[in-house]
This record gives sequence, C-alpha cells and structure tokens, in this order.
Amino acid sequence: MVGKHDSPDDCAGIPDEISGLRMTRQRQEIYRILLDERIHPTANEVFLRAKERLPNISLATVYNCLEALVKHGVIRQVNFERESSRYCPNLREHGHFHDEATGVIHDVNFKPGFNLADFLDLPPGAVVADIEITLRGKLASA
Amino acid sequence: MVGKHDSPDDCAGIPDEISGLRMTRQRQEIYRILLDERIHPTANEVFLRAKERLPNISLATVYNCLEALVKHGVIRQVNFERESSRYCPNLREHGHFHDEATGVIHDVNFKPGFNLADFLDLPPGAVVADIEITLRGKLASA
DNA sequence: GCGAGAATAGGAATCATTCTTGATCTTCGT
DNA sequence: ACGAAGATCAAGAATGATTCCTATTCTCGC
Repeated sequence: MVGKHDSPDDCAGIPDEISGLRMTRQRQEIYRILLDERIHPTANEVFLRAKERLPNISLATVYNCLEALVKHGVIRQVNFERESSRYCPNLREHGHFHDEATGVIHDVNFKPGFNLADFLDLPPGAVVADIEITLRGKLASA
Repeated sequence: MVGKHDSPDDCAGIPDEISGLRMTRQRQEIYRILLDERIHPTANEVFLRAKERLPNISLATVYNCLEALVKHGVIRQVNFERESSRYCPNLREHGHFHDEATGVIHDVNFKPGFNLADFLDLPPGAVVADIEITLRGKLASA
C-alpha cells in the first residue's frame, strides 16, 4: 500500500542511509520536515506536516521514526519543562532559549572555546556524557 | 477529619507562612520531606513518604502543595527528559548532574563569579528569566 | 458563631507517549 | 526470481504522570 523507499527525488538530497539507519520513505520525510522548518516541532506537529505528503502515516510511526533518528544521532530530542518533546536537526552543541511571549524556541550557540564543565563544581569522578542548557525569558523588542 | 494547621511542633521549625503562602499541615509536611531527603523525589515519592504522617493525604493534594510551593518560590521543580518532575528545596542557582548508573541526582553549583549568559550567543534583546542546566553521565568510582 | 473563600480527598479525565498486533516491505540466501 | 526472516508500518489499545472536577472540610475575618 505504501511505497517505501521510493525513487530518490521524493526526498531530494536525503540519502538512503544515515549513520547506519536505513532511511525509509517515512524517515526521510520526517527528517526533511525537521530540516525545512527549524521551529523545533513536536511529534504531533511533525505528524500533521508529514500527512501532507504521506496521507497514511500514523502518529505511532512518527514517534518510531523520531526515536530511530534520535537513537542514531541524526537529530536531537529537546524537552522543555514537561511539555511535549521537540525535535531538532542541529547537531552542534547548543542550548535553547524559550521565548515565553511567543513560544518560539531559538538555538543558542556557545561562544568559541567555552567549556561549561570548567565553571561547575561537579561531583568528584563525574564523567559528563551530555549537557542540556535551557533558558527561558522574553525578547525585548529592540 | 483532617487536622490542618496543627500545633507548631508537628513540623518543627517550619513556620505558618512562607513568602505569603499559608503553610497548612500538608504543605509543612511536604516541605519538610523535601528538606529532609535531598534526593529530588518525585511527586509520588513525596506522596508515599507523606502518608506516613498524614495517612489520608491524597496524591492530588501532594501535587497541589508542590505546585503552591513552586509558585511561591519555596522549592524548585526540576525536570529530566520526560521523566516525572522532581522537587528540590535548594534555591541557590544551581544545575543538576544525573548519574545514569545509579539514577542519583546531584546538585551542581557554579563556581563563583560565573555568569552563563556571558558565554552564550543569545538572540538580540533576550531577557533571561530562568536558566536550567542539566548534565548526564556517570560517576567513575574514584 | 457565620459566611466566603481556600484547601483537601477522591476519583475521573486528559494528554503525550509507548505498547501490541497484524499487515507489508526489504534483505538476503539460494 | 522465490521465499523466509526480520524490519517497518498503521491503527488502536494501554500506560503513566499530571490535571481537573466536585463535594467536603478548614480557616479567617467579622
């Protein structure tokens, strides 16, 4: 019923495999959506968008695909408070600024040479695998 | 049925009011639990613990009390990934290190004089109201 | 002591996410 | 090309944390 793994031009530029993950049609579309709209969408937002091109896709599949992409390091999962998870194709080490007025989430890059661990009193022996920095606030209209 | 706001020695040292929040018996007990066990418990863990002294307390009340305490700035709510929220009476600006091996959460203080915003490329006009820093990793046994 | 509004207990409802199941597709050996 | 084994998918049920609802109980000011 569903033509998976179609001709390459269905998802221009996205290869058939990324970091060992077979990129099925659904995974390609979902990844493309994340690359297109850098708005840190939720699974449900991705789902709605994906249905435009894959009318039969299910929400469960969107979750499966997002999980697979996260697990293979192709995208990142980002959480704010206990809201729905959001997804982000930016693999650079970066934080997020959450504008409380508009709800928009901005990527925040670190200034070059900055190593957070240098400024923290970590427990002795701590080996840090992952860092998450989230800022909340407002954008004063300049 | 429930003796709220009992004689002060029920919750030694915890006043009848904190930052404008009336400290009912339930709120006192819950706050005391957080002060006692600095293990960043979840609402359910607080609930189980609270039942020891308030057998009739309900989980909804625990959520209500925690929310009230958070809203009045008496405690902080801390989220890891999409796990249950955890609660923390440490009001100092600090981050958290989540030991993946044991699940234990350690408070992480910033070294003096450190101002995170100095090292970030914030979007222009950003006024930061709150910062959240979470580290995940393991504790190498020294 | 009385009334208004706050707080509580208990259970139902919600919402994101995960799980289950049967169907479909891919891969790979032959 | 053919078929089996395993991966992926769609659909809906199940889960689990949290919130909401409602009736009852408290607290506080008068």
